[in-house]
Amino acid sequence: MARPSAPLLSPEIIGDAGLALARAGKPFGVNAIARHLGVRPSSLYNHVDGMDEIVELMRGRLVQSYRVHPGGGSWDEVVLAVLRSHRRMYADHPLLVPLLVGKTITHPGVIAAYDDLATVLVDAGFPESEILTVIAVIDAFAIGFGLDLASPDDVWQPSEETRTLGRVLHGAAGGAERADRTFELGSAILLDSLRARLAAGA
Amino acid sequence: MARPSAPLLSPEIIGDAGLALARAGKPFGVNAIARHLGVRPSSLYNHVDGMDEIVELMRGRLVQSYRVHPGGGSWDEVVLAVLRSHRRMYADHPLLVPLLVGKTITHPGVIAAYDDLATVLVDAGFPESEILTVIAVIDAFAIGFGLDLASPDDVWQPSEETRTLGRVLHGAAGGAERADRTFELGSAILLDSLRARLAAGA
DNA sequence: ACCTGAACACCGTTCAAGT
DNA sequence: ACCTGAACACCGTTCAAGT
Repeated sequence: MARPSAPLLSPEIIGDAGLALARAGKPFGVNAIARHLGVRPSSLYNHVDGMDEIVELMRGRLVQSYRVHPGGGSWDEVVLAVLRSHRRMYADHPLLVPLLVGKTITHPGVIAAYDDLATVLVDAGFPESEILTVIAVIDAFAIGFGLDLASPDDVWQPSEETRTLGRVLHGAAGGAERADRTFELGSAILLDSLRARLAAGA
Repeated sequence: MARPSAPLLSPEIIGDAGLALARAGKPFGVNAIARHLGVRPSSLYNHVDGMDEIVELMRGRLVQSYRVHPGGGSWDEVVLAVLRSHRRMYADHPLLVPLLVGKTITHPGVIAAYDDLATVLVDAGFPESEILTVIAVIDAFAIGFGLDLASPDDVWQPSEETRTLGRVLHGAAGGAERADRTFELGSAILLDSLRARLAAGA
């Protein structure tokens, strides 16, 4: 069984396997992907240059599936939809965050998604000199709240006496409920401020 | 040279070595730390339970060195100082972010730092039921802006024609300058909103 | 063209041996 | 008590061998 009549692998299959493993919180390295696909690690190198390219493939598949298509909604509806979707994306794949954040974005699909957002903001009336800053703020929010959602149910576990933290922890909502409240507050803050900025500049 | 007259290692030495490597962007695993300290990997296990405990040690040393001590300043000055300091911390150690975020915080020094912040917010008049949410928002901001600062100079590199993104990228500030502007806008948004919330609730 | 198997340099961890 | 060396199961990657 040196060469199968039909190929067992492809870049898409490899990228999707890595993504499925990452989503399940499992290791998603070359060996793990090969095991998952019932194939030898060295087989992957017939389709892919190495782990770096696998990460690139995963990024492409990921952004495609979380992409927001602005469909005639108002600019603030689009921004909120992007915030929600990207927050979910980062929360579902927290282990990928450092890999995604540390690299220059060249993937055409990812560029197109950001181009959509930039276009919506310019059309809304934001000055061109501020677009990149606003987009970076939106990204920063989504990452921060995504990682917050992915964090453990009990973020703090004091072992000694505290002045305030222990008291406010007692009986407070934890887990997804607390994280959702945090996101609602944070996104309301961001959108209010952007609306005020737009009104002041117009 | 089986046993030296004075120990070569300690948890502090090991944690600091890991932190120094992480700050330099180098691998900071057991083997790398041992190499850096001129010792065999197995030697570390006389002082430390494994990689997990080393990460805990790194977290403790890290938060200690970036800790903000509220010294009689107003609550919003303290929040801004925490934002700045934590943003710098995450930006200086982006590879540590997933390790720090994914785990329940038990380290007494870290708990004490959050207790300080919680006390300042309660004293300022924020309702106790909102304290955790506000702290989580502050954390989310710091992480997002820290990773933004750590990201490459050119975040986007379009290879094909774009409607808007390419135009606003052209001649825009990049790197630390853009990241600093993003942070100034984001932190101003957050503080304005918190002040408004406080005024409305009082 | 595409999968395999052996090989290499790595990684984290365990444990008996030495002082 | 504390460092070493050998050993183990892992990891990513290369490459000749097979069809």
